[in-house]
Amino acid sequence: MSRFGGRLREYPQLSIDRFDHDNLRARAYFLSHCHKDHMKGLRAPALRRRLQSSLKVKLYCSPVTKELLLTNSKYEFWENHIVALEVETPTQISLVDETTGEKEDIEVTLLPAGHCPGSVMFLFQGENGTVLYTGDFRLAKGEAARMELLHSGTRVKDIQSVYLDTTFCDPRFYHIPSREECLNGILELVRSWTSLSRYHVVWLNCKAAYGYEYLFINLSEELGIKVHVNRLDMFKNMPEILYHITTDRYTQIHACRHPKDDDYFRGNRLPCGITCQNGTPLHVISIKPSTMWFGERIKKTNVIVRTGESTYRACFSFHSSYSEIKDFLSYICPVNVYPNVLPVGGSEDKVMEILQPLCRSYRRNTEPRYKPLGTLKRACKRNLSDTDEDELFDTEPTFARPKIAKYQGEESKPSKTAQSENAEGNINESTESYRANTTYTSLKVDFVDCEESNDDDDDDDDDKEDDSEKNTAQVLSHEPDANSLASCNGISSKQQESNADIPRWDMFFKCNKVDESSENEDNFPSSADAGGSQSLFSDSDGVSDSTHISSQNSSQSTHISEQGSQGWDSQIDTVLIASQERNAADFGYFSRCGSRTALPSHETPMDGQADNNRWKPLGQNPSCASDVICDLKIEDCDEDAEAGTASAQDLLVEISDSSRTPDLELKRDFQSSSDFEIPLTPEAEIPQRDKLHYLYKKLAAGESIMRKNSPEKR
DNA sequence: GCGATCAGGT
DNA sequence: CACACCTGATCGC
Repeated sequence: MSRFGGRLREYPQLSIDRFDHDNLRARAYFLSHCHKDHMKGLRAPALRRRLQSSLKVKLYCSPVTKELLLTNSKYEFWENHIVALEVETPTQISLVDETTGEKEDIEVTLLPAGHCPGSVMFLFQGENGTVLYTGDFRLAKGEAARMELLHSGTRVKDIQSVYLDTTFCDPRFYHIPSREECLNGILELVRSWTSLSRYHVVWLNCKAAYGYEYLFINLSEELGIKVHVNRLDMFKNMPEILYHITTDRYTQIHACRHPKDDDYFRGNRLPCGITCQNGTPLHVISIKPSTMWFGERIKKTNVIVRTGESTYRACFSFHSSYSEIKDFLSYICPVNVYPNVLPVGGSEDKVMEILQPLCRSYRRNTEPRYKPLGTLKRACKRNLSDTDEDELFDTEPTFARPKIAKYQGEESKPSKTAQSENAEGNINESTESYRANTTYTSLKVDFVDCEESNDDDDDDDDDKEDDSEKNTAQVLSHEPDANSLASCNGISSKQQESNADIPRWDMFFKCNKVDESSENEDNFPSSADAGGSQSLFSDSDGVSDSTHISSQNSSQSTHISEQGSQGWDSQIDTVLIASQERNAADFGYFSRCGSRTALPSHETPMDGQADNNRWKPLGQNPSCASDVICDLKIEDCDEDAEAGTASAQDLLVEISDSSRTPDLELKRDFQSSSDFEIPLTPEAEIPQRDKLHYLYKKLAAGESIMRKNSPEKR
C-alpha cells in the first residue's frame, strides 16, 4: 500500500495520489490509477469545498482513470475539474497560485504503468529537474528501455529523482512469473475445466479492484466464454473490455462477488447465486489470483497451485518483482530514489540499501556498464542533435549516463518547504537522513540470499534448496537448463540444440549486475528458472515435486478429470499443464504486432490508451474479428455440452500440442510485456532467437550489427 | 448522519 | 508473507 505523502521534493506545488492534509493546498492534482489507497481524501468535503472556490485547480489523469473515476457517483463532483491527458503525450501545465497569481510551468508526460486499467507513471519536467513518479507499476525487464519518452535521443533522460513503487523491493520477491506465464497457466486450467462440459464452471476469486481485466479479456478471447461480473457500467465506454464481460450469469467463467462468496462457494454456489443450470448442478472450481514469488535461484516456477479439491491459486501480480524493480531503476539511474511503499517486513534501511547503489550518486562511474537493452532495443540511427540534453560526448558508448544538468549541482537537497509542509512526508524525511548518514556499498546487495516461493507448504523444500546454494558465485545465470527444458517440453532435438545454444550475455561480457545476467529472463520466460522439475501446476501439500510430471516426461498433455471419479489426491497426478516454456522454445519471439486477437489486452486500456487507437489496428486481421471467433466457440461449447453427461473418463480432456490453435501458439510467444501497450521502439524489432544468436556473436566479435527490417513489422 | 481510524476478514 | 479491498466497531464532529 502506498505510503507516499502526495508530494515531490522538487515540485511541492503538486499533489499526486494523495488529497488530504497539506495536499489540500496543491496547485494541481494527479491521480496515477483508480485504486483506493491512491485516492485518499479525493472525495473528502474539504477538497470538495476547495474545488468549488477554485477555477484553476485540476486533477490530471489518464482518460481511462477519468472514466473509471467518474463512473463512481461519489466522485462525480470532479467532473468539471478533471483533465484527461493522453498517455505518452508531453503536456505543458500552468501551475497558478490563485492567491498570489504566481505562475510556473511544468511539463508532464504520462507513461503506461502496467498496473491496472488506466494506470500511469508521471514524468515531470520543469525548472527543478526531471522527476518520475511511478505510482504502482508492473513492468517486465527491459520495458523502461522501450519507453521512448524516458529517452532523449538515444539516451535515458537525466532524471533527478524517482519516486518508486517498492511493494516487492525485497529479495524474497526476486522473481514473479511474467504476466504471460501466469495468464497461460490460468488459461490452461480454465480451458481444461470448462471443456469438460457446459456445467463445469470456474469462479475467479478476484478482489475488488481494477487490474484483472486483461485476464478476463484473454480468457474470453481464447475460450469464447464471457466472464460474469457484478457490474460493467464503468467499462461502458471501453468496448474492448466490455465485449468480454457480461452480467448474464449463465456463462462458464465467473468473476462475480458476494460478501459471503467463500461460503457460497463451499456450498457449490457461485457468488451470483446460481448452483445449477437446466436443472443440472454446476461443477465449480475456484481460482484465486494471488502473488507468488520465487527466490533468486529457484528451480521451479509453478504458476498454478492446487489448494484443495476444487480450489486453486494462480499467480498474478500487479506489482513488479524485486528483479524487475532493480532492472527498472538501474536503467533509469536517477540521482535520487524515494520509496513510495515500505514492503512488509522490510525496513526503510533495507529498501534504501537495495536502491541507492542503483542511483547515480552511489554508482561507480569509472566502470562502464553495458546496457544491452538500451542499445539493442532502440534504434541507434537518431541524430544526436535532436536531443535536448548535453550530448557532447558522442563518442561514449550509448550506455553512458548523460551529463548531469546544471541544476543537479546540489544533489537535489529536498526543499525545506517540501518537508515542513508535508505532513505525510515521514518517508521522505527518513530517506533524507539516509543520504546524510549512510554510506552504501555498491553491488553487494545485489546478491543477498533469497527466500523461495511463497507456497505455504513447500517452504521447507525450498529453503533446503536455497541453503545449499547460498554461498555460490555471485554472477547468476537465469538461463534454462536447456536439456531438461527441452525434454520437458517435448521439443525436437534441433530446437533443443538451438535452445542449448542460447547465447548468454555473461558469456560475452563481464556483467557486474545480476540483472544483466538475467536480462533475457523475460524473453525466455521462466525457462530461465526451469530446472528439473517444472510445470505450471503444483499442489500446495508439500509433495508438489513428486506429483509433477517430471520434466523428463515428454508426453505433454493437459488433463483434468471430473471430480468424484477419484479422490483428489490421485487426481492430481492427472493435473498437468504443459509449461509455456515449450512454446517459447518452439517459436522464439514473436512480435505482438504480428497477430490478431492476440495481444493479450492489447486493446485493453491498461495504460490509459482507450482512446488512442494507434495500436489497435496493428496486425489485426479484419476477417478474424473476435466476435466471430467468440460466436463459433460458444457454439462449440454447446456441442461439447452434450458430452457432459458422459462418464468421467470420457470427459478427460487432452490438450495435445497439436490441438492448440495456431492463434494460441502465436499469442503465447509474445514477450511478457505484450500485455501492456508499451510501444516498441520505433523501427526496432524483436529479434528471432536464431537471429539474436547471430547478433550476439557479431557483438562478441566486435562487429557492427546491421538491422534488417522485419516483414511483419507494423 | 458522516467521516476517520482501527481491527479483522478474504 | 502479499494486495486491495470490504465490513463492522468506535470515536468525534
